[in-house]
Amino acid sequence: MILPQSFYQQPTLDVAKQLLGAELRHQTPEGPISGRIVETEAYMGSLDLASHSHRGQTQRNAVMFGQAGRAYVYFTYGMHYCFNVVCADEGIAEAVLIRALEPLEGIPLMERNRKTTGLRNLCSGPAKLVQALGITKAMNGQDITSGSLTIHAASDRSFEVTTSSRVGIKQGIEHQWRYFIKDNPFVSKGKPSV
DNA sequence: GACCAGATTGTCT
DNA sequence: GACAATCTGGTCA
Repeated sequence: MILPQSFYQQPTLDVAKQLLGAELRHQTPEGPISGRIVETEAYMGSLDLASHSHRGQTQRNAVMFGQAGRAYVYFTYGMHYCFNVVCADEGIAEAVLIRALEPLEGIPLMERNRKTTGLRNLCSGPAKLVQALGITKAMNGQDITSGSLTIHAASDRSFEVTTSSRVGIKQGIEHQWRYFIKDNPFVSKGKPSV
């Protein structure tokens, strides 16, 4: 079942938690590529110093201020893209960063996109999974409740969720807004900020 | 396995 | 003009 827009209108921290175990799927011309979400981070709009949106709306982060259930794809570090899911209603810039996946389908396509073959190395990081699934900045603002890029409800919820502070940020490090599946080998190696 | 530097460009001050 | 929600490949152990 594709997660409906109402799923993303729940409180953002709940969405981040509940996305664990769900399946992110990209229907490409070459075939489906999908993975199970094993790590997420919440970004809480104007209240959150680590969020792109804390200083208000700009051209870059405009999608975060829009409707829940859209994709926010941004470019960073001169060479990487990251994929987020927009939460909350229009005017409230909250989103969940997808940080890691466990590869399920289309693994040969992932290996080609990533130009590497280690299963453990295909999707264990936000920029890695974007590359593996073939997500591009053209998908910024795309609706993820229909179309080629969708998220499907978890079929298995028998895992423990762990939290930590977020990775790769210098502000807002006091919040424990990173969620990941305990003992899952596909979680990123990123070191929490605290 | 842990730690470190370099890559590389869009975006905001 | 500085820096970024990162990754990779190097060195050293």
